[in-house]
This record gives sequence, structure tokens and C-alpha cells, in this order.
Amino acid sequence: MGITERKEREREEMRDLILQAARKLFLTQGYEKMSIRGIAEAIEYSPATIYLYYKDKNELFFSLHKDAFQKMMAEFSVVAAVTDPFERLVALGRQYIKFAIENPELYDLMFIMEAPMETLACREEVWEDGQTSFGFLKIVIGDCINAGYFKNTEDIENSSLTIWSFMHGLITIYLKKRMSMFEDNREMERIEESFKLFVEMIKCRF
Amino acid sequence: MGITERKEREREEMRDLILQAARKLFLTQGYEKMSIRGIAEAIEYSPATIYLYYKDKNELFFSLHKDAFQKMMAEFSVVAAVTDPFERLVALGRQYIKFAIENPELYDLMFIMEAPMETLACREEVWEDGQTSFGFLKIVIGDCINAGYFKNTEDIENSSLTIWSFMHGLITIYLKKRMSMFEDNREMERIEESFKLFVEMIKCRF
DNA sequence: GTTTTTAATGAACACTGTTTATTACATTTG
DNA sequence: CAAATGTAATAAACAGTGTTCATTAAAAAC
Repeated sequence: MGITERKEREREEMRDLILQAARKLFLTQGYEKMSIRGIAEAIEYSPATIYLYYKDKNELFFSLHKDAFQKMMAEFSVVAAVTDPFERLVALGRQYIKFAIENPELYDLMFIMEAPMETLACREEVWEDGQTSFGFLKIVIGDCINAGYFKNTEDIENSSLTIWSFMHGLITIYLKKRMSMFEDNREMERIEESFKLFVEMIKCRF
Repeated sequence: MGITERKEREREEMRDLILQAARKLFLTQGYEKMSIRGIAEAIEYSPATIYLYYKDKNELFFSLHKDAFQKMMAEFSVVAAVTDPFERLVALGRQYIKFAIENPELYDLMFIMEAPMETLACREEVWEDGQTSFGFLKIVIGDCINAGYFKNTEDIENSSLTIWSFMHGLITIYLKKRMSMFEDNREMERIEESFKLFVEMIKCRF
């Protein structure tokens, strides 16, 4: 009897319906306006129904967060076209900045918000999405080393964390409006200049 | 007639009473539990009274945020004892990490939360607290240049932003639980290693 | 002493996430 | 097929949240 299969399929459809509504609300209204009641109204179900398919709002955030990582990784794939390993790393950095600036709320969800991480913590799982994208960075850096760059580098993981830290810091300073201490409105130029300086700095370690 | 003076003084006292209660709640319960009703109960006034002294909760966050900057700057002052300019910069970095790890919620308030910045934005002011502490970093880097370090550096502001970006990124990756992608529990060692690597990188630019 | 100004509040508004008892319907069993 | 069981959906409530406003009480000015 395929009843259990159908039920399982229907359940998955419902989970998807909820997630789609949540995503739409998130992207159009922002995550602060993405309320359970709002999602319920959008799919024409009662708010309580959502809790039959998702444990809590954090789990919904976690699912959206996974989507966002897929989107980011898809945008990263274009750097494969860059042949020189070091230039590929630079291109990856630019893609990262581009993604963050074009999707500030997704970036927040992926790297700043605590909600999705709480779902992960209570399941005692490792952060797979982070691992995957960080793994991509490690590969790109590894290619640099294989091509003769970064000769003094003995720990790829540490190098990756260091590079990511800079990128993440620069972006969050901007996204969280901490560049408002500069009186001029040259935020974008400052990001560009700082990025270039950092690239020069890591070039220094050839 | 000193009545207006007394009233002004009483008003300032009341603002302080509210702020102290807010700070206590913030530090003991965390910012998510720092509610207007909670503050009101602590000072034995009605919630509505708070709105006679503060425009909204964001303004309260902004005041706390200013306090936090004073506290951080006070902790920074110890680096003045370090004579070598470059070592002073390194010491400042360590103090920054120490402050962030010891006061994660203050750090959040100072550099991540949007609430205090919104108060600033609607007043169309520059972010003075940020300017002051960033100014301190610029001075420390300036001393390095005067002592012969960073010879290739033509833009102190850009160097400062770049260094701060790394520090801020590394810390927020940790504070916002994004190091949970590493299966081992070596978060502190990783921070230490990455910091050391970055110090080596900027040393490279002598 | 009366009027005016000001400080404080209770109550309400419009929300939020989440839980639970109840209802309605689909599925299984006798 | 009818009765019993299982399950999906919900209305309503709980316990909060920030904020506003008309009303009341007290202080200051006249």
C-alpha cells in the first residue's frame, strides 16, 4: 500500500509550501517581518499548522539558510573560469563581496544570525553548509600552493580562516552600518581599497 | 529661580536611573530580555514613563552602546605601556580579542546590532564612538610608521580599516558560532593561530 | 487661591512565537 | 458497510513584546 508513501510525499509538499512562503516573505519584507502568522496567511492555513511541519521558527530559518548557501555556491562556480590560481582566489573574494552586497539579508542569515545555528546546536550537528563553502575556499587556496604561491604556508585551514575573517569583517562593518564613522560617503571605494590592500598583503607571502 | 535647573537635574537623574536599570538587565539577562516592562519594574515606574525620558528602545541601546565604548577604550589604555610601536599594535589586537570574548553581548551591541545605529541615522550624525576608537587604532599605526614600520603604507585609514576588518571578522565568526564547522573544539587555538598568522602577514610589509 | 503646566500612569493597540484542547476527516479494523 | 482508530487542522489562549494616548495627580505660575 502506497498510502504511507503518498502521506510522506504530501508532508514534503507541505513543508515546501511553507518554506516557499517563508522565503518570499523573507526576501520581500525582510526577516523581521517574516512572521509565523504572515506565512500562515500566505498559504491560507492556521499558524498552528506550521508547527506540525517545523519544530519552530529557528528550523525555518535554518532551511532558508541552507537555500542561501546553495545560491552563493552557485554564484561561486563562475570563478572556475579563471585559470591563474591566485587570480581565481581574488575572483572568489570579489564574488563573495558581490553576493553579500546584493543579498544583505541572506548574508545576515548565513553568517550573523544566531537562529539557524541554534537548530544545529540542539541537534549536535556540525555546520555542513559552512564546511562546504569553507572547503571550496580551501581548495582554491590549495591550488595556489600547488602552483607555487604561498610557499611559507604550512596550514591551509589557518590561511583560509584568516582570509575569510578579513572578508567577513570588511563586509559586516559595511552591512551593519559601521562605516558611518567616515564623514565622506565613500563606503564602496573604501571596501574596494581595503580589498586591494589585503590582496597585496597576501601576495607578499609568495 | 533655580526651579528649571533643578528640573533639568532631576530629568538627568531619571534618565540615569533608567539607563542603570537597563544596563543591569542587559548585563545579567542579556539584551533580548532587556524589555521596557522589565526596566520599568526594576525602577518601580510604569512602562510609559520611560518614553518621557527616551524616545524609544533604540535610544536606550544607543546610550548603552556609548558606555560600552568607554569601557573598551579604558581597557585599551594599558597598551600604552608597550614601548615598541609594532608590539603595541599587537597588544591592541590582543586587548580587542580579550574584550570581545569577555563581553560578547557588549561587542554585539557595539559592532553588530542595528538598533543603536538607527538612532544615529535618524539624527543624521556621524558615529562618534566608532570614530574615536578607530582614531586610536590610526594613532597606533601612525606610531608604527613613524618608527619605520609599514614603509609602503601611504594610506593609514585604509590600513586601519583592513586590520580592523580582519579582527572584527575573526571575532564575529567565533561569537556568532560559525566555527561550529570545525569538528574539533579548538576554537580558541584557531583564533590564536589566525591572529598570529595575520600579525606575520602585516610584518611582511615592513 | 485659582489657573496652568507638567509628570506619571492604566489601559489599550497591534504585534510576536508557541501550546493545547477540540473538531473534522481519512484510514484501518471487525 | 459500520464502528473504531489515527491524524491533520484549527480556534483560542498564553505569555510576552514595543509603543501610544487619554486621564489623573501634583507641582509651578499667576
